[in-house]
Amino acid sequence: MTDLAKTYDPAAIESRWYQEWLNCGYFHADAATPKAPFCIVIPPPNVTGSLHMGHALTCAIQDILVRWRRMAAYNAMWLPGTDHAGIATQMVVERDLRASEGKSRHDIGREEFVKRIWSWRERYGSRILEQLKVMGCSLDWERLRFTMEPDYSRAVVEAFVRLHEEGLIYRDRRLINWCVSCRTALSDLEVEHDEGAQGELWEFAYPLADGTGEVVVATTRPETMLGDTAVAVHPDDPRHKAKIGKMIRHPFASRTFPVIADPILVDPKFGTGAVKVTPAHDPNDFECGQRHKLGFISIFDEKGVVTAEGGQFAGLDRFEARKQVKAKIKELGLERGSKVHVHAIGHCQRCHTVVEPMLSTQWFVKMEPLAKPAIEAVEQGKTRFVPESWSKTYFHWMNNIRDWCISRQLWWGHRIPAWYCGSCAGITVARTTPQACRHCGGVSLTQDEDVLDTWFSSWLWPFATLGWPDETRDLRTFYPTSVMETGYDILFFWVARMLMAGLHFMKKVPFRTVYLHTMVTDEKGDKMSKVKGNTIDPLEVAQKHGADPLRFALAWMTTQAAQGKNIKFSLSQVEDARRFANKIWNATRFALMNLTDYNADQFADRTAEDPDKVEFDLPERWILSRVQRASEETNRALDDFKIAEAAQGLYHFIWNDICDWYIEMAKVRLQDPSKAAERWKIQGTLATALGVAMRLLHPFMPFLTEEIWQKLPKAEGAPQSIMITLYPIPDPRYVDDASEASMALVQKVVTTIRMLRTEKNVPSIERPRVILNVADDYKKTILDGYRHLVLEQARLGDLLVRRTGEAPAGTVVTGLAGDVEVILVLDTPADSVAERGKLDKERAKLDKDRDHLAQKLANPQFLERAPAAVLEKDRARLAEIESAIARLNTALARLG
RNA sequence: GGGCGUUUAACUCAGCGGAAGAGUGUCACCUUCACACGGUGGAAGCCGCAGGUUCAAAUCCUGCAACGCCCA
Repeated sequence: MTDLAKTYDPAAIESRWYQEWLNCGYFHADAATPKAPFCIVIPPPNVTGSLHMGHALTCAIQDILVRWRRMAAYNAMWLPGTDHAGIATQMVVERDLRASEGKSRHDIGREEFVKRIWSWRERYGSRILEQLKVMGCSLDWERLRFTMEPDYSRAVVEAFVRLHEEGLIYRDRRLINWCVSCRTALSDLEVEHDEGAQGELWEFAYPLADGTGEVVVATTRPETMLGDTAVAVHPDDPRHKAKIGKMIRHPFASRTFPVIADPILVDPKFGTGAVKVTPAHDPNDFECGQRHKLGFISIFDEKGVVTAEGGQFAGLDRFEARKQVKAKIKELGLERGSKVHVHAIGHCQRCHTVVEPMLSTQWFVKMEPLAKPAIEAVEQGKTRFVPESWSKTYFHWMNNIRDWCISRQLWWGHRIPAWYCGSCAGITVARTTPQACRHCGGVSLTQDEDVLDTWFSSWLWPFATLGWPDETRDLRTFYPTSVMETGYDILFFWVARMLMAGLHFMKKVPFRTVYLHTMVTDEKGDKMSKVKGNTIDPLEVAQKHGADPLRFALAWMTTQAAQGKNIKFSLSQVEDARRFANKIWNATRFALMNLTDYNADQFADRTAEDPDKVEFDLPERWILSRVQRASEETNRALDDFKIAEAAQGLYHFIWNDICDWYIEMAKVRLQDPSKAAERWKIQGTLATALGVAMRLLHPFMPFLTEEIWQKLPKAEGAPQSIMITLYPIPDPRYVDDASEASMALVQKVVTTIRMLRTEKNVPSIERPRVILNVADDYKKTILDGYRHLVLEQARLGDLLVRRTGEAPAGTVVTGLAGDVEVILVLDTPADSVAERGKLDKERAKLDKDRDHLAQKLANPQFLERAPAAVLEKDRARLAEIESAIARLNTALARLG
């Protein structure tokens, strides 16, 4: 007997292997080995994060790729790490501080607050890393990195200083996105536009200063009229042409401003054709203001509260200001109307507060010069996207790229390495704290209070983690990395920027392939969110069903899905994967029960030289050939990043080929004393097929396959772990087309007999007689030769294979396996009407197929233009159909 | 407004020029000594609609419809 439990229990096996692998150092890559490198740097999860289904997906895919390449003799290295997630982390610790001590970060000061974040990170920051271990991720922990650690910070400063020296980083007063809740500037990408928000398009009149009338403007933001410095109309608009150049008297502020003509800003078909211009609070108005040299009046402070510029409305929150401005305008009799208006409003990605466009002095990266080489690199195929269609999205964004606002008004992050001079107001940018002002030599220097956007550190990830700016061994060995695997949602945030940074600082692309996966949603296709309560915790799933089934389920769903499509995750798929694991578990139990007297070394010796000399029986030749196909197909699928195809192919190979057919055929012969001389061949084949299957499956289900592989008998000198075995590649000596064809015929005949049995309710215990009328000598040879297989698998008492002949007296039912006529002899009377009906139906179908094919083959154009292989195939098909029809006619005639 | 993409069995999705596929579900039968987290077999599709290209179209092209995503 075996020591395997009757049922697969993931908890029992998943707990022990990870530590074992770690102890053996299998995850660590030596940069000095001569093997070809294969490197993935993990998309660093937020240090505040906890593993969600998106992480589970991405790490499952990456671990599959890395484990596969490692077994395929690459020097595989998967680098782990986290990023400091500026805003998110600061918010978490701030909330903590308020809850525990009732203090704000300002109460305790910057230095103390940053200290608190570090200690918070010490306590909770490694949580997500531990969770990756539960998933079985084969990460090289000796290379763990964090974006805020000293070495990494040095890289960030270096990048900033170099870009500044090159004139690619500049400081400017421009309109930026401001979050009044986070109190920081944001980049364009950090602003989310929710489609189709219902708003109001409100109309009011600006009176002309000369008293000759008014201009009616339409706006979604009435409160910004406090900062208006012009009204724009289209130069060709007959409604407004006469007013161009006239002045408007502001109803509240004691100032006047002009009506200007601006064909860029104004769409005469929209609203009233006249647009109020607030250059300090709208991006389009800002540009208009620059074109026309208008005034820029900032009416909000950093909290979104109206400033003194707002006169009587000063001190009001922006939304309250809107109400009161509207009321006041109405009171003055200037309100002109209101319409429902659908438009997109920008929200802060982090806190979802409505973003306020504000005039502010910030640091920017000039993107166009960086984008150009990154566009060319993808055009030239130096980096390719999988699925390929993402390159279009990439090009579109890169060709319309805008400068990147990188300064953030936070305390947690890389402080901007710029110092302001107290004497001359000059700016000194330096790698280390400067002693004196570069411009005037003054010593009264103050460092910029702001920190850098977190993405400004993570765009350096593929090389900063490997030691840049130093020229380290790791950098030489592993850069460019092989694959960047991540979600398409950070294509612009991260992937595109890494390409730019990599090319700029390293002069080489950061990765050869970008594999973008889709988002995981719940089974209805809704985004998982804590607010909605539809999240599924991967750790709970792993605990309940196993990390292996979870990984396999995710792999099964990882098709190269199109844009706009999601992975709809449901637990039932994990349960399916668990059943698969249980199937494997039990196939192994069967094998071990029958391998107690098996000698793996002997099998290895006898097959080493020439498998043909072993004279395997058909089931062995067949399954060993199928093993080669499975190896070939799995390697090819993984090579093409077709994760689902690889997983599904292995599922079918193991379940259908090994379990349904091979084990069933092995069973009888293993118990047959007359086959004792053959026993070792069957045992060796069973152990081989299972062993190869486990190695092929290992990247997908690392724990289960290790457990099983350890239990299978192995020849002496086998590696200590499945992790360090070679990934199977097809061995041409075992590829056997003839055996696969023979087996296919046997399977088809067996299936047809089983169908007839089911149809006539022949109990499984009964052993009826079957006669096969076959169309040619080839088939007769095969079916006669392997009659024992048909007898066993179809549970027959007797089998007669012949070219032709009369049916025996008594009741028979007929079926067709291709053009093999299958006659099942019954000892009970059968319903001849039903039998005739069935055969008639079958013949009608065959007649239709024959007519269709015959017509096709009679078409001279088809004969002339179709390739020879297609013609041959169709002719063979027609011949078989005609032969089958002849068989059916005989059977029908027999029925009278 | 601009772009990308999807529409195939009840559900989820492969296939993307040469006989319509998988998993789940469903129906019938089966506790056969690896597994009922199982076995055997069945039913189930105008491959969104309309044109076109081709000897041949689910697959390529055009238009239409519905849905999804991204950018502004």
